[in-house]
Amino acid sequence: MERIILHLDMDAFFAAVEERENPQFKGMPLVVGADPKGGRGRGVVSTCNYIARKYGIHSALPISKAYELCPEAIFLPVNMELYQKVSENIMAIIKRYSPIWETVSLDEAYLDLSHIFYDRRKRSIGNLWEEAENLAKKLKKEIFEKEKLTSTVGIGPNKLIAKMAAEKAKPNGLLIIKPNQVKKFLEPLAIEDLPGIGPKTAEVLRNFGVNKIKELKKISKSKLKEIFGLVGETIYERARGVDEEEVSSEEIIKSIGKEHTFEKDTRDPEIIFGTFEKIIRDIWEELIENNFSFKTITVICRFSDFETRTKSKTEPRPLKMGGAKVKMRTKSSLPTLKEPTQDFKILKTEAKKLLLKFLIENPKLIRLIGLRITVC
DNA sequence: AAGTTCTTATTAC
DNA sequence: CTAACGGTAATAAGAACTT
Repeated sequence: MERIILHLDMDAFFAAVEERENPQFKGMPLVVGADPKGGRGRGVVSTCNYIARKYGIHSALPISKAYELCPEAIFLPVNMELYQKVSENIMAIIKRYSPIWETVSLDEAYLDLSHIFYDRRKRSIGNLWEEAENLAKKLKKEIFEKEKLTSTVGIGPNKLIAKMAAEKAKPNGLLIIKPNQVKKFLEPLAIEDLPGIGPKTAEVLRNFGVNKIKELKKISKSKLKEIFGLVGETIYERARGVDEEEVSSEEIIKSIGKEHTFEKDTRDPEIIFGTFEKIIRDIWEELIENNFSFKTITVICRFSDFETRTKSKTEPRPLKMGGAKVKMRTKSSLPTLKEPTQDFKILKTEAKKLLLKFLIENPKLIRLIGLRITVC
């Protein structure tokens, strides 16, 4: 059945919330992210307002570069609790517009509107899209009146098109792409505009003379599969505006991780293990809060030259019960076989063992350490 | 040969 | 000098390993 999907994207969300809370910054370039520390900061830009963007600043830009581009900008730290609260308010609003919703991040959400007009469906399909447009205007208006924040909405026959429409309409925009407009909408766009095509994939495609989605469509599915594997098949479908992903609020957490970049690269064991133990405790707390168990521990280490490596260890799983009978195992018979566990001691000792290996086998200064566990 | 584990690469917000 | 480059999570692929 044909669907009508809406994508909501808050405009420059973190920066917009800060502007709202600090009206004295209105009209000035505003950057939310790491502390620039006079140009020596190690972090990146989280979000910036549109004035800052005129200087070439954007999300994920190293904060040192942002400072260089516009030292007179207002630099604010990330106040995640605040944005989280505002996000909850917004999500509470949007959920009332459809029982089928999906939160993507603090500032993005999808709604499936298909069924809304289904019950009282009157005449033509075209009418349904008009009603979707009215709903979007109402939604934007309600968010603005209640939260004083502007947003952009994209509407399309699936999540892919809805998202791309919003991307093209921002800021404070509304763009509706009906099924018969999908082809015209997509073909002139750059390949990077297609979700799933990042810098690396784009570079490979450019080497094939492909720059626009229209050109991408000339490459066969089997060729894309040959070059990019499974991703290639997805790209083939997406280039044609095909996307069957459901809007669904179910989320299954598969891993929990924490990373920390040091102020300065270091080999000081006090600093390294002190930081690491805090990471271990934080992760374990989150594990217990969610009543998860873990089965794989992965330690991440980034060296001063940015080389990033991982080491992981999986707790061996219990012997599989095959078709034939398996002898009952007694605990004492498998001292080395462990099941997924919540045990803090195991997490701590195994994680530290892995980290120690990095220290032993590599003399370079360390920039970042991290820990991730896959949960079940 | 099949299933697991380990590691790296890529993407996205 | 020459790049600068956070934190969190998912997914895919291939090599290495175990059974």
